[in-house]
Amino acid sequence: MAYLEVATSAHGAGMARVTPPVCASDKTNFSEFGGKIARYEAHSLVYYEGDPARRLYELVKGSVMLYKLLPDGRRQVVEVLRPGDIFGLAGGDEYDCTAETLTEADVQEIDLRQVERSDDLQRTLTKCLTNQMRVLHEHAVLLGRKSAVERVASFFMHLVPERGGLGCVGPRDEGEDSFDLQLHMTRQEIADYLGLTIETVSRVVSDLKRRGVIRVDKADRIHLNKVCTLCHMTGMH
Amino acid sequence: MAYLEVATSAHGAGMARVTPPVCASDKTNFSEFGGKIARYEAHSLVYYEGDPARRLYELVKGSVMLYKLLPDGRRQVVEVLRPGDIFGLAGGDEYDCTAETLTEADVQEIDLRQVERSDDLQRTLTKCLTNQMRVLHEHAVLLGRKSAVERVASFFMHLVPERGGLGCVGPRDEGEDSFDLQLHMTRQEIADYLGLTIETVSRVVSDLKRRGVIRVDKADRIHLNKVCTLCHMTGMH
DNA sequence: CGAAACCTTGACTTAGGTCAACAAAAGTGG
DNA sequence: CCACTTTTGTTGACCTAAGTCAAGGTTTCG
Repeated sequence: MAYLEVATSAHGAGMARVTPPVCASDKTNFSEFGGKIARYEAHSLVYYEGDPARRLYELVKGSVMLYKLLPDGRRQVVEVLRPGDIFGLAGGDEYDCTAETLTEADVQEIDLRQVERSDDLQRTLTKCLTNQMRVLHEHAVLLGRKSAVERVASFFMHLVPERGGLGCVGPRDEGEDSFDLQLHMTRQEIADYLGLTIETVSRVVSDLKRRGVIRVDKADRIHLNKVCTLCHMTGMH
Repeated sequence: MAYLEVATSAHGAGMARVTPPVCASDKTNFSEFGGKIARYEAHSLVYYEGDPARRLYELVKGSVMLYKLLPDGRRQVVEVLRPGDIFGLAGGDEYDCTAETLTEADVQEIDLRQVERSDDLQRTLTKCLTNQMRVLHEHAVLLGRKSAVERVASFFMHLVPERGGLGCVGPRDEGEDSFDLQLHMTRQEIADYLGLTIETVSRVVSDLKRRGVIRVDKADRIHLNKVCTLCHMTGMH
């Protein structure tokens, strides 16, 4: 694997800084296609909405969010990506969202022209896009139809492996029923993801704490005391 | 092109009835892959959320919506499809949404196993999925951050070619500034798409009428008197 | 024509937003 | 390591956009 200078955004805020890279997991989706890995610091911008779309990205390690802004400053975080997810496919010739790292992140980059050519890559993309689409569908339900408590509960449950939507096995009422989370998002970022305000997120979290469902070790670090109870609060069971 | 018996849903409601087919446009995405066209009546179900995913569909003519239900009956319409859009790619082995026609619709169907095999098809899929993903991103902004008026205005503007998001050229202040729409959706369907209630949709529409921005010829048929004014009400300009 | 489905409007309620004050962390520079 | 600023999070008081409930009007369809 080779390493790459990061794309300078059209807006040139210079927030995207690449630090010496680290060898990441070998079996990425792009590794066979000569993708280059760049390491981004936490809170750096990979690209801006409206930038000319030149590269396709795969998140290899860490966490990245995609968001859109309305002209008056309202923001909606449309996806929170996990390793294996791809981003940067715009459909047009501009990126439709801004991509910003939430944590330090390793990102594999590949030229869009190359994507056109490779059949294997296309196959991989279909799979990734289908999955991300399913997540977007579920998120639409959250944004359109769920209460504040249900949104926060769903958000937490999504961070519990095997639970919280998609392949969620539903609440169990025995055995191990606690879990430790690191959110890697500020209250503002969570609010913008869940379509709420910072204050509402804070209030819901405080309420869950008061009711003993969670313990807040740091704003960022949440211990779920009762995964089942929380699961029941998502509106999905 | 051959014609196909419609899949009987696992839930067997028998709403999906296939009527004698009509020859649709020749240049569909699937036509080269031996896809078979089925004609569905308005308000018939193509498949249910949870049905085993066997086929991939391309909407050739008419309109189809995809929706998800919460156990207590709340519904979110996650996509309203137009000709050229594909649906039925689940990512797992079950459909993640219910697909229901809004109008009489011609749908081209293709076995999922065949999709696996064809490189050309994969290429087509990537393109379609990318576009639909962009629409989903924009819809997330609507659901998470827009007011009721902005949602309805955005909804109407999306039905005006070249306007209302994506390649929207923004408000013009001269020339032809009116447009005729047929919604093909009930107030309930619109509400479930926009994350509102039936009453709120009705009130917003009445208000737009009162303000002279639109004329309501039939609940279903809306004449936009001032496309520019409406465009300004979407929150995007 | 009558029933059913759909739409509109009004009166009232409420979940979540807004505004404001403060508390707690996290950087920053000496 | 400690003041000091900045950023982030919490809480309370109040407000409002949109939801709920209810009644009545319209359209559609058998």
